[in-house]
Amino acid sequence: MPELPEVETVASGLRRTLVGRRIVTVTVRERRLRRPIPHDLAALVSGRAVTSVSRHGKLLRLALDDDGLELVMHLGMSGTVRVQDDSGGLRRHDHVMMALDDGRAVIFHDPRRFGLITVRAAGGAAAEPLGVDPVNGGFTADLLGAVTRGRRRPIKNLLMDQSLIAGLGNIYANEILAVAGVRPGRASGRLSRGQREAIVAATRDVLDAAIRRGGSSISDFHDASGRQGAFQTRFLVYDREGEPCRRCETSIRRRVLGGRSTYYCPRCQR
DNA sequence: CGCACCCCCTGCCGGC
DNA sequence: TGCCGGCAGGGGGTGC
Repeated sequence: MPELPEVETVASGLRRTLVGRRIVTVTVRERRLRRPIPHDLAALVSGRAVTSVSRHGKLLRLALDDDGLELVMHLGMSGTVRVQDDSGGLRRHDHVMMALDDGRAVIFHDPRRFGLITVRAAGGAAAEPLGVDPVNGGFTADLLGAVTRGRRRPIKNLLMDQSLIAGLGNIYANEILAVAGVRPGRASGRLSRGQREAIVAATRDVLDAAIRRGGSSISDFHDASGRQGAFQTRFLVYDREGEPCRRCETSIRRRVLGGRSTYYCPRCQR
């Protein structure tokens, strides 16, 4: 579910409700996520105030007090975060509950447990190096030229490589290439300059449009207030195998690339 | 270097 | 109905 636009949507909601609030208690009900939640997380976070909420790629970061500590969250495939008015009413797969000083509570929910919650020194060593964030700037045709030069891997796989560009997942990589008119299987190093420029422009346009609509809700993604996104109704190709291309009516094709379902219009994308 | 293939885990959907 | 396989927005590890 959560790619950059969805994480940005969650971050905006958390920013409004959380900045300036103090986290009073942290309850960990299930620590077996992608990596186990550290045993000292509750002790480190309890009693601290959230001073800012930021996002890099698909990572959510809550800065705590001003002493250089931050809470890091990743929503994995099925993670959601919600804010509710009290600290009761916990449901199945609600793994962490943070009670706030205004009586409300922030809840991390993740059925598949591919998500991540940890605490670390702010700006400190990330577990893995993250590439440029395509919304916060830095994703340019020059950069794309530099990271694709001499590479044979399919452009879609490269766009989804978090160590190069942080935040694109399977939905948006497919959609961006559809808007840019580029075949997902195209060898990265063989793109024309015009195609690289089209991909960079499409990335900005698709992500901006998705963020404006609160992301895409497949299954049950929602923002911190429980509202669903609306971008899924505008997909050009994702999950549209056999349906007509919205531009030329040609049947959308599906193939597997890097183990992930890949959709494209064989006529509009070259 | 970059792929295929395996794993992690739950839920849902379609076919039988 | 139920059971089973396949698939799903994530990432990581292995071996070729």
